[in-house]
Amino acid sequence: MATLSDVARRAGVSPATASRVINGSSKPVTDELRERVLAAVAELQYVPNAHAQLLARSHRSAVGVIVHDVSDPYFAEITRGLQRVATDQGRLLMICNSYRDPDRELEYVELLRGHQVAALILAGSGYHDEAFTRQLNEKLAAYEATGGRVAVIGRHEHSGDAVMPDNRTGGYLAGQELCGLGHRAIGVVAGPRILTTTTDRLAGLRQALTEQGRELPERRIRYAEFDRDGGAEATARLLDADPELTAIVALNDSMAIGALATLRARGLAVPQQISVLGFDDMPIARDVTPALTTVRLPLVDMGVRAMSLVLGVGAPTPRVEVLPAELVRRDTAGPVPLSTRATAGSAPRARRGDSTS
Amino acid sequence: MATLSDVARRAGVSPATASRVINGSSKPVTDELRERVLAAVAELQYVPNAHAQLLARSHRSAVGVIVHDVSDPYFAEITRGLQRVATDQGRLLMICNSYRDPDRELEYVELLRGHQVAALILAGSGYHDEAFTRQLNEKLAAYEATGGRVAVIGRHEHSGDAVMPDNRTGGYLAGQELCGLGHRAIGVVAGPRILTTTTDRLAGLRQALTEQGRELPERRIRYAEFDRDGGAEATARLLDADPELTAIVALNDSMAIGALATLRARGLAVPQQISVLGFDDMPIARDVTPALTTVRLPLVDMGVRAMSLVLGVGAPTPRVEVLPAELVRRDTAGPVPLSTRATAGSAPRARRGDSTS
DNA sequence: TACCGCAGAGAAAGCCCTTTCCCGCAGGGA
DNA sequence: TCCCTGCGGGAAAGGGCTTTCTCTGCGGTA
Repeated sequence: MATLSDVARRAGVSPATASRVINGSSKPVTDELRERVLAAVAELQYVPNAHAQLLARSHRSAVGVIVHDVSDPYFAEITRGLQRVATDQGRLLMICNSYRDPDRELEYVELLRGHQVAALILAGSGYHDEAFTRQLNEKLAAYEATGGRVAVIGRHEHSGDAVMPDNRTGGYLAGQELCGLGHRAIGVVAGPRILTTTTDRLAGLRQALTEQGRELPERRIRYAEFDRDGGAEATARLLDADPELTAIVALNDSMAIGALATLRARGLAVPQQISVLGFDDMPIARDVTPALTTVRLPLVDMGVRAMSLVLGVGAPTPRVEVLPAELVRRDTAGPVPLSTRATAGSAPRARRGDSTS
Repeated sequence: MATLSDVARRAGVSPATASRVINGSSKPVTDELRERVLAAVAELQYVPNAHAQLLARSHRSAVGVIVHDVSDPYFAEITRGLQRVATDQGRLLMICNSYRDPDRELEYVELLRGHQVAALILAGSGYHDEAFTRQLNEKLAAYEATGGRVAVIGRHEHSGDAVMPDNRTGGYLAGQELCGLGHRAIGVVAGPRILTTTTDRLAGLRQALTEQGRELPERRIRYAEFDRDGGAEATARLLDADPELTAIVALNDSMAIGALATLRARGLAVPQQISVLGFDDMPIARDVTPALTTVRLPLVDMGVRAMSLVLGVGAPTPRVEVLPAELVRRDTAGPVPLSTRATAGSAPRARRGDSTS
């Protein structure tokens, strides 16, 4: 690999001059030398060693991002927002997938710190886990103590800058909608219990139902992975235990899609026999059939805000921005059926082998 | 930020010893010193500067990946495969989104080279663009000349290791299926003309039709962006020009989903009135309604192969692995309707405002 | 003519690690 | 007793770059 001194030697100048030409330093260099250097760069296909540069330069530029999984649409949208701002400011993003493994999350904080990122953004639900939270906060504090900036998206346990989707109100809106449609027997397909996102959304939902004199007993909640298969499976369990259900709230859209698959496999018509509500409003939500009624979160905007916080001029006080949730009515939620679906679910009629796999 | 010498000083040892403890060097260190060093590390919250490490160590470990967009399911799946192998081998992945901008692709090759990656993987279609291809190959050659390994996924213009999905056969299978179902008036919703993936798939499709004495005139092909909205829009144009169509082949699943949205908005029943075929078999394909009949590509496996090639022992001859495409029959492709759909499409009946937006 | 100032180039000091090389010391064999 | 060996530790040399500091030589001023 050609080095700067190779270039300098070939151009017949000192490494200092070569460096100045290559970086467009403010220090003037005569045109003749400049051209000789550029020629040498081209001939040698020289590319500066980024690590050496970052070591020699004092200022840090890259930004680290830790998400559950970039390919999960929820995080893909957030990342899109992050990218937009970062690119505008000429920042490189280092994106890490934690796959919701707390240990990996901790490791990535270290890794990114080691890579000298200027800021760190953690996106995705927090955990109901004292020990982990404390550990994480210690690590983040240590990082902040050395001048690093931190922002979190969707988790409340951090004391610094934060962007918070209003999960609780979102859950409340979902509950209100279903109550308005006359539903009483409402099941919930929930994400992992340990995630604060799950409990926040659940809390809002429960509040809405309680206010309407309805209940949300634990037996009508099933916890599973926050993805399509988790939703499909939880829905099946829910239906098996309680065939009287007239509505299902899935705590994110992926789970809702799984729920739809299970319902389809069992021959239950949505929304005629049973209503389904999602959460997040991922792009695919409008393209499933029936199109998903869901609670929209401004995902891209959440990313934009978080990155702006972190790259903005250092605010003295940590800022928390709460972004509103909003109900999007599409086709999966309808009025409660008039007749009791007494026999529904008792004769599952699989339409396709792979629908619920 | 604490440095290694800070740690060493605090532990009362030399930086060399501290380094050995921290990296688990093979050189033995007495337990007493080891503990002193570890204590100092903990107290100072020391994290080694990754750039300094990479500069000091000779061997390169990270692998660079350039894809169109990780959040596009096609690339998300490939990336999953890449990750799997990389993680097994303790390699860090640097993933860059080119958003199908050739210039950005070139820039990222430089960037990753500058970051001293041990290997480079380019995933995603090549371009019908001589100048760009030459430039790219020059850059890659320069990189390979310095010991870097390169593999491409799904593009044939590179001379080194490659993993190739059999796009042409995939197109052929799609054509065969539709011919078998009796279709003659077949429209194609294609990706950008400039992509080799588009032309390869199209070539296979055309071959199948030709063998069956059918035709695929240019007027039945619409080129658009390789995404949902592109598919929706191209389908609309296709239908406007030729309402007699009994089948539509979308050249990837995202476009197929857009096509379904347009057909739904126009009140055309799939597959009773018109059949739809997708390509790729992204995870969502089975969850749309009707479930998408499509050509499956072993996306995850493509990633696994590519990473294995690049991390495997340096083979003397460049290897090209062709991975087979396979037809997956679901619910969007049916026999050609018996009656001519003379009036269909003339009375579009929008079901929802946002279906085609 | 002597001196000053400045433009433009190079020398060299880091940036933070890893790793080779070397040194001192203790123990074992002759 | 002396020498050799081997172990544990430190000194120091990079690794490739940026940047400050220094130096040279020129034009301009007194």
